[in-house]
Amino acid sequence: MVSVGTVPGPIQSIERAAAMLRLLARGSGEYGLAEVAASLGLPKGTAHGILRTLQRVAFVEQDEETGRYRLGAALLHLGTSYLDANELRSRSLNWADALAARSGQEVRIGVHHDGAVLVVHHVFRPDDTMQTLGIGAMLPLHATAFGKVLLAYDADLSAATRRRELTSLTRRTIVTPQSLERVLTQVRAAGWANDAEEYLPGEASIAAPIRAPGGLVVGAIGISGSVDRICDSASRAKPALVSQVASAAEAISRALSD
Amino acid sequence: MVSVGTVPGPIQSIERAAAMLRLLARGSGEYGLAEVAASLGLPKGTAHGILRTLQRVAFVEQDEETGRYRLGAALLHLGTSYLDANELRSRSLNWADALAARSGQEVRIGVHHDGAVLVVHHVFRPDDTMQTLGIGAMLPLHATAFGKVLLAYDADLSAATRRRELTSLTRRTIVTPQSLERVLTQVRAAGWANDAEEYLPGEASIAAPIRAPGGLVVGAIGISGSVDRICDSASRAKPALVSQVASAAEAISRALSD
DNA sequence: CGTCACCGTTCGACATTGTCGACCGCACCC
DNA sequence: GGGTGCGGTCGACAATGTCGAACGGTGACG
Repeated sequence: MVSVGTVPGPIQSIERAAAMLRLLARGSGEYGLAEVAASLGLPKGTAHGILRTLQRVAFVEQDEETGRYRLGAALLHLGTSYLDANELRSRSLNWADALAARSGQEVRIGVHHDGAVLVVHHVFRPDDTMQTLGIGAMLPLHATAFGKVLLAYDADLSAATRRRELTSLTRRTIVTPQSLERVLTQVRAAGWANDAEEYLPGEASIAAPIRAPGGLVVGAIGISGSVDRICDSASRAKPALVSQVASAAEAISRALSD
Repeated sequence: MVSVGTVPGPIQSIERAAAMLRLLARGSGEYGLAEVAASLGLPKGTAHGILRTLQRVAFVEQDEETGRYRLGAALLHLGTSYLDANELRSRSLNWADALAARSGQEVRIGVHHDGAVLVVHHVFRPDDTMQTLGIGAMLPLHATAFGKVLLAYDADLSAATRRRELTSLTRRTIVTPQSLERVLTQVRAAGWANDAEEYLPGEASIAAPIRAPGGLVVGAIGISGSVDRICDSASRAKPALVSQVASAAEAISRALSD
């Protein structure tokens, strides 16, 4: 955005660099210079200058054989440092472990980031099955219990989400703004949210809000597992599990007040 | 670096932004504007412009109450995306899980990044004890088995490390360049490295090199645990464990050739 | 209660830098 | 052999990022 003289707006080259990193975080994760330039609507010379600098600070790496670019190692350290400094997460660790032990399910904690749920903590199911690390994953708002909790207590986010097209992920995904609003009303009444095969077939979740002092919802904690373990035969969340999740959320909320 | 006309060097504002993010990854993880400016030798107006832009792209957050800055949520997603695209890690996952099951110890995979070992994969010990996620952590090169492996097969890195002061972390840490060089010669001869209470008191590790096609060492895989489980009474690595680590490293190296 | 110091923030002049078109060598394909 | 598209370089110059000066706010101190 340009006007007479410089408007004290954002620094263009930093915004472009950030857009480049976000691009490289998508899809195959590996792009040629021409693809990066085309995707961002930049001349190749411009894109190359930015990539060269990002490479120099290790935010980007270039494959020596193919010349294609991908995200660099420095970002892992920064991402982890963000986690380490995340107070919500650090104050939730013990409660999350306890919830996993008690419920026998995997536990995650998520916050709102960029129109999705960003997982900031993940405790594996307490069994020997092979599991993949969920930290850093982005989950859809409308199709997960975590997302419904965040939507229920954020009017702006909720309005923005309803304006956007709700993607159908399974045959049970909520895809109309009206249905979503009805469900969010129920979430606010109940104080917790559930999803049953709306995000992944065969899988269900229960989540509850984590509140900062003053009541603002800053995140959600929840459990996930196979639908027959989380829900009864009518796809309703099992009351015992709901109670455990709600207790953990309340305990974390109290911990944030100290 | 400035000369007549613009030298096709790095873009200053992107380098400054990266330095700012690295600063925020250190220490308390939270800095005021004046501290950031002072730390990087920049005028406050300059630092503010960069922080405002980093905040706008969610790479930085500002505490509403104190006005202090910290790393932002977008970095977690980028860090995780780097991991997801990391071929060394994706090809190592199964072998790492198998090594943890077989050895009964925690397993990590590390690569060289910015003069340290960056942990790109971590499998918890197969037991119920509370453990903290090691992915993204930076480990010292001279005081860990992982680091010694990386140093042993990288002459430039080794020379650079010996020029730097070797920090004493425990009373067993190697602190002279001569001792380090002697140890690295042994590592090359043996094909694996060991540390015994050189990094953390009471803890030991064994690591072996992961090689890309052509033989270049691109990472190290290793186990860690209490020193009495990893070593015999003379602080020597137990041969059965060494064999397991070496086998896993060789298997991963072969997987990288496919 | 008034003063002081330092904070984060804003603004605009202007010097410097980042932009980007033109061109390059290379690799691949027909 | 010619055509196409790649990553990359270079330098003119327009646009931007820099940064000094000033601001209001806040907390500490006497």
